[in-house]
Formats: sequence, structure tokens, C-alpha cells
Amino acid sequence: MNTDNNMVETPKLPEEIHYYLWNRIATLELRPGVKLSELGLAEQFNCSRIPVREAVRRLNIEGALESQPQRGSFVSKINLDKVRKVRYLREVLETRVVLDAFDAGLLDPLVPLLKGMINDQKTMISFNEMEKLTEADTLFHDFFYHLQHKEFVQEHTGRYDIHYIRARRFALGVERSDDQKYDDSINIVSQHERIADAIERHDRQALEDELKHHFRNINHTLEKVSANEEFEALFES
Amino acid sequence: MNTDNNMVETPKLPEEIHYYLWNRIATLELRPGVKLSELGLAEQFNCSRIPVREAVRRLNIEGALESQPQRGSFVSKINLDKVRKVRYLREVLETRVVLDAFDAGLLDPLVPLLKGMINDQKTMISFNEMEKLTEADTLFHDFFYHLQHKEFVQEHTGRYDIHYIRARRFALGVERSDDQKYDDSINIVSQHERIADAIERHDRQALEDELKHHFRNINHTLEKVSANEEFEALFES
DNA sequence: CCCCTCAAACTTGTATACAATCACAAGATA
DNA sequence: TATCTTGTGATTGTATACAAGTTTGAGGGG
Repeated sequence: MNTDNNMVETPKLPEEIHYYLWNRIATLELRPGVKLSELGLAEQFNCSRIPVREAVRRLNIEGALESQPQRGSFVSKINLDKVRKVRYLREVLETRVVLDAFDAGLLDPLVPLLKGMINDQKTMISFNEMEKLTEADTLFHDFFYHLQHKEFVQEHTGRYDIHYIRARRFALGVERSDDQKYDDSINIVSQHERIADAIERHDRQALEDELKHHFRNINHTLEKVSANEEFEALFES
Repeated sequence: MNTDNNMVETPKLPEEIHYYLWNRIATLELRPGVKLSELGLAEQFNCSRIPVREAVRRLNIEGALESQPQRGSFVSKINLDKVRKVRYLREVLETRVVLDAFDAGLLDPLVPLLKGMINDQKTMISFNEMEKLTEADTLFHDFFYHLQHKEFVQEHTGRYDIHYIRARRFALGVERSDDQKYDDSINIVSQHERIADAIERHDRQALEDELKHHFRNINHTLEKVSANEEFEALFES
């Protein structure tokens, strides 16, 4: 997110506050719609409003907060339109990165590694470790970017987009009841499996189709979940 | 309850300042390396440092300014690495958008329109109207995004990236001497022409190749220009 | 019970003041 | 002359104070 220079700088106060709030919002500990106040945060961080204000302004730019003059600052609701747009970018870019790696013959020797990751993911589901599964899913996708030295693409494909990040927690079922979450999680991992299978079979067209299907999956899940009354308050109307 | 969000809001001071500075930096009126100070800007805008500070912080996030504590705020040099990354995104995404439009058969009836735009571009070159050519180039590329209702993609493909924007002025020769600029400008317009020709000939592979060649053109131009001593000071080492 | 009035408490927007650090130039010293 | 010291101004970081608008809730009237 922030272009970390090589030097270990003392984290400045506004960055510290921004980092703390961003993470609390991304993990939904701070629920969409919750009201924050600059003064309250200032007391919490034992400083004046100025450093807090800088963090709040940045969170506004990133779409994590929405400050209204003389009213307050509210944690933004998850914007499904934004999620759909980021999803499209991700489909186009990540498909290209994976297929380029495939065409370069880089993926064949790595099929066993991929299958190992997928087995780990299955284990996490069986032990109901959904937070770990979220990390494992991130790792699975990061893998292809690193292989192609295209990590920077992720800055534009939802790796740091607060709306996509939060939506993904639902797609992976982290925020849902047990009976709801297993279906989608198993789906996602089985999609990973079919991607690995297509690579193993050297079936380029199948790989492309499975990738697109995988990325579009989040849409289907979200349309379903966002219509659920239980979660209505989390999404922008 | 008068929650009219449709009302035309008075542009807030920080946004006004941000907009003004962003444009001055994007057009290179404020040259890379130039030093600004919050207090000086505050006097210029007849306000206190607080609204200025907000604009400056945002320009820092966007990479247009680099503020150093107790030293000053400096207009950033053009970062060629960032330009290359944005160029890659643009190649992948815009190629996909254009080819999707091609596959949907949307482009055939619009070939005359494209040729008209290209003729206008040629006229601008002959009259040495490089600023207008920049706008016309923008319009030519926007055209495909609008056709596919994918305008939002441009937010991620350099339409608003300060480094790419400034680099593009060089690719189009706006900031260079007459003898230097004609070559590259004519190249760019003739590339547009070959793109239109490929569409007219229904040659999908040629269209894809010409698009990629067109997007990669900015790299060649920039490697050449950034090595020129005359412009060395504008680029990050 | 419902609705209106109004004042106090909040909240963000902005101004001013001070603190901490850096750059630079003038002067002292060898 | 060359180098170090030092003081002054400049610049960003932070704190406090006030301005302007919004929310909230108590109290009164119907």
C-alpha cells in the first residue's frame, strides 16, 4: 500500500492511526455504518485532532470512511458496484498473468506445489479455520503474480481495495454462519482444484474458462448474500 | 428533512487547491523538483495552512508531491518505473476492451468515425497544435471504453496517474522542440491509422498486434527522451 | 399520547500558535 | 585559505481555540 522505502522509519502518528483504522475496517471489526469522531479517536490515541484528521482524510479518499461536515465520520458500507468493477479488473489482469505463465511453461513443474496448497485449504475448511483459509486463498493467487514478477498489478486489482477486501470475507464465508459458509468455501477450493487440473492436463482453454469462472464466482455469492436481510445493513443500497 | 444530495455543493477549499495544483503539475507548469511551501500556498489562496495541508497530503499520496519534514514539499520527478507499470496495465486492459468490442461487432460501423478522428489528428500535427493533439489522442482511446461502458477502467490505467500523464506529454512531443516532436507524433497517429485499418480489414490478429505495439511505443520514446540531457532533471534517477 | 420548540452537546472546518528540525550563511579558528 | 561553529530563518508536525452547522432530548402545549 504505502511505498515503503528501504529505511526503517519511525512510523509517523497519522500513518499509525491510518493503519490501525484501515485494518479494523477491513476485518469488519468496525462495522459499516458505525460512527467515529475525530475527537474520540484523538483521545483514544492520546493526541490532538490534527494527526487523526490526516488519517481520516486518507480513509475518505480510499473509500473506507465517509465524513460529513458537522455530522460525523461513518464507516462506509460495502459498495457492490465498486466490487464488481474491481472484480472485472481482476478477471482481465489475473487471467492474463496466469496464461502468460502457462504459455511460458512455468506452471507445469509447479503443479505438485499447487496441489499441496489446495490440500492445505481443504484441511482448513474441515477444521473451520476460515481466517486461515482467507490467507491461504490470498497466497494461492499471489503465487502467480510473483512467478511473473507482476506483484504491482495487485495494487490495482483489489489487493488493497477496502470494498473488495470486505466483500471477499463474505465470499469466503468468514462472516457467515457455519451452514452457509461451507458451500461457498468448498466451491472456491474446488475451483482452485480445477485450475490446477487444467494446468496439469495442459488444457489452455479449460484453464482460461476456469479462471474466469472463479473470478465471477464472487459476484454470484454476493448477489445472494447482499439480499439476505441479516447482512442488509452492511451493503450500500 | 432536507437531505438534498443532488444540490450543487460549493467546492470545498482543500479540493479547489488540490485541483489547481494537480493540473499545474500535470501540465508541467510546475516543473518536477520545484519547491513549494504550505505557508506560501496559504498566502496565495488567502487561507490558513490547514486547507492547504489537506491538499498537499493528498498530492503526496498520489505521488505528485513529496513532502519532507522540516525541509519542504517538492514536485515529484517523473518516475519511469511507475510509468512502465501503468503502461502494462493499460496494454492488458485496453487491448481486452477493444477486442471485446471487435468480437461483438460494434466496431465495423464506426470505422468512418475513427478515420475522421485520425484525419483531425493529422491536421493538428500540420498546424503544430500539440495540446489539441493530446486531447484528441485521449478522445480516441476514450471512445472504446465508452462503447463498452467500461469508463471506470480508466481510473486504473493512467487516465489520472500523474506520472503517466506527464510522461505522455513527452510521448506526444508537447514539451519538446519541433524537430523532435513531429517524428513521434506522426508515429502515434499512424499507429491509430493501422488500428483502424485492421478493424476495417476484420483482421483480429493484426488489431491485437497493433494495439500492443501502440501501447509499447511510449516506452521506446521515453527511454530515448529520458536519456536526453536537456530533460534529465525531469525524471527520477 | 403526540407534536412542536429550543437550547445544549457534538462534529467537522478553519485559524492561529508553538515545537522540532533542517539549510544556509556569517563569523571564528586553525 | 579551509574548516568548523553558530545563529537565524524557513518548513513541516502538532496542539489549542473558535466558527458553523447538526443532532438530540427535555419540556411544554395541545
